Amino acid sequence: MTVSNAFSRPDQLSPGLRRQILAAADALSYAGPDPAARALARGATGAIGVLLTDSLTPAFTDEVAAELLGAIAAELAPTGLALTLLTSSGREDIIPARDVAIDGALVYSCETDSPAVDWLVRRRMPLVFIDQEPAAGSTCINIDDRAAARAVAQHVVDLGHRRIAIVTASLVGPHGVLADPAPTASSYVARQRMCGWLDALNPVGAEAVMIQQPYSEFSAGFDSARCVLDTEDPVTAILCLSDVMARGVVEGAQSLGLRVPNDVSVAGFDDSPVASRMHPTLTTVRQDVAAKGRAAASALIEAIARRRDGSTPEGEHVLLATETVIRESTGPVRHLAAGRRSAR
Amino acid sequence: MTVSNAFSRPDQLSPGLRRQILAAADALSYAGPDPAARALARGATGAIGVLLTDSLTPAFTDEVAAELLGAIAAELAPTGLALTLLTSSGREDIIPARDVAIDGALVYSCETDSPAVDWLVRRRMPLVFIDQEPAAGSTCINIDDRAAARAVAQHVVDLGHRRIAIVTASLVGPHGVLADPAPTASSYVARQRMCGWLDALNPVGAEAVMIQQPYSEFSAGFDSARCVLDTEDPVTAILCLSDVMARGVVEGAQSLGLRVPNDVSVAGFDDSPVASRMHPTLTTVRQDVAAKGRAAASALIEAIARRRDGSTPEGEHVLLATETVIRESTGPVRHLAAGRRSAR
DNA sequence: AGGCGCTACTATACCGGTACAGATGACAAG
DNA sequence: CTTGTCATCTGTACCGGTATAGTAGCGCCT
Repeated sequence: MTVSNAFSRPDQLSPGLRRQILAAADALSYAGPDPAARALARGATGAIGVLLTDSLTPAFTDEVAAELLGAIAAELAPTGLALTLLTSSGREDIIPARDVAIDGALVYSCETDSPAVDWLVRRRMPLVFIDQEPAAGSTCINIDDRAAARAVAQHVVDLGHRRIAIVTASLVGPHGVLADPAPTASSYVARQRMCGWLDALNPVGAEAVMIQQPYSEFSAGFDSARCVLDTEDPVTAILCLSDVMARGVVEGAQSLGLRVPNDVSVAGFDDSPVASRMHPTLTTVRQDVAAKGRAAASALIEAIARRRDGSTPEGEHVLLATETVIRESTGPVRHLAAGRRSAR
Repeated sequence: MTVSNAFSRPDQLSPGLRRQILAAADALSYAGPDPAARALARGATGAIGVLLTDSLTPAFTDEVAAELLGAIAAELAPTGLALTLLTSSGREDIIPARDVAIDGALVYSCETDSPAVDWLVRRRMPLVFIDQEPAAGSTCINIDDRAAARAVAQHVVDLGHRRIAIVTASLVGPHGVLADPAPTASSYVARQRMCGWLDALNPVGAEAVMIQQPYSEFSAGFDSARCVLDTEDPVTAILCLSDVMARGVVEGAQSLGLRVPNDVSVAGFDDSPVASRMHPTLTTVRQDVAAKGRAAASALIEAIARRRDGSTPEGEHVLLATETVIRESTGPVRHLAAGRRSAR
């Protein structure tokens, strides 16, 4: 016990004895308390988890996810908590969400019914959900995806567009052009945004061409654009689930010899760095991803602290602000000049 | 014990009893073995650490680091090991490298004498060093930074350049233009590359203007370029520690009204995505960062397995291949036209 | 002198599992 | 009927710490 105190609670013994113990430890090359044993005895591990549904690679590749994780890490730094990346994939017999010791977890943009989420819930650990369907009793950090999508779609509608493609992504479910534009995406955020876009299109009777891709990536946008633009009856505007898909759409359109926004307007979502880097600059919905990360991290830290004091684990639903950012990629609808269909 | 077996070793009991136990556990809402207790009893945690010296944010922001981490994560996925991000910063009393339970760790691009590294070493856990000074007995994954730097510098020398700036980065040590071009950077990689560049410049008597910045980032390159180009006697080529700094250098030069490579040649390092994305495309040194990550991860996995069997922890030094990639940003030296100094 | 409060140190009882050896019982072989 | 073997199940002893409630020693006040 005195050794334990020497390492973990210096105020509990005299400096002399402490020095003596530390010296002896050094001589025996004892590296200090074993973290696993300490975690068991104290009931705290010093690490919090982040659950990301599929492979971890997109967490680093995708600019939006990277910014979120960076902000979380920054918020965590002063607390000394480490960040453990959990995946739901992997083997049957090893499920990080069930088997790794953590004090709490952030759940980011997972399928709602993911087994990994179930495990975390079953473990009754403090959780904060980011971009997930808000459930009663749990702490959730979201933006008003539906209203934000409605606003950017309204901007496009106001420019006169009446035949509009919507490019979304969902790991499961049908892919390609959807016959029925009902929102069926597997992620809550994607469903909400689809609802929002339709909220603006439906009242004016604008036609929605819904394309669903498995992943939200450049090539998905590129292919989608070629699919809805290289026809007898092309759309005049395209709304995208993400900026990176929007960039794909823009380049796909350009590859057909079309100009953005003269021939087709394009809007993205998130206002990631790529939105202002590309040419033309992208009309999109700005959300403060870093603030979202900070809010989630601090909510989790607080929940863990509350858990320690044994207070009530009251859930809170936070909705962060968004803003429609109008840049160069959207413009007024232009009726087709005769013969333009020579493209491609 | 039987309960433990029911959860962890199904082959040790009859399916009937197992079902019964699992049902009872469910009724009592028992979520399965406590990971902390299991870690203590088994001596394995199911997580491995990655030590990144400073704040975690650059790990996500920097494209090279992100690619490395992504590759590590991908290599780890099939093993079911989680990835815990460790920082050396934080508080005095909580040091993740000492306090978080992990089975082994990767050390990436840290200051050699970082206390966090010391803690990991003291804990005698399996370690793999990436881009660190190779030490006997430890496993290290590196590229031949010195030879690679020499090669790209030789390319620039062969183009006729004789007055060349070197833009490097080091958290500690003097910043700005260094009077003495001796390599003093705090990171092993930076020191090696500086040696390599000088290896090519010195034999032909080329003059090196060494600029050291605290961080390897865009603005560092931008400022450095303006510093060595906006003078009576500008350099004709600039070698950079990283591609992102090189991009800063290019834009810094352009902001002075100079053209790359006509007025000044620029070379980077790493061949990160930005190198081929920028205009002009960047001459640089290609290294396969993903392969480096995979090699490190698999070496660590193997080391952990060996540790379990009690075999010898033999260290191995891996050197991965590099290749000089010549693109648009370097060109033959051009002697100044009279009156060009009107720039800026 | 006795009681009190304080600091410095220590004994005990867990934390929640797992490894391993042992116990039990059924069934086949001798 | 005894003995051996095997599949199941269980008892015991850790894993390496920490919280908590002590105990000892000592100066101080009445």
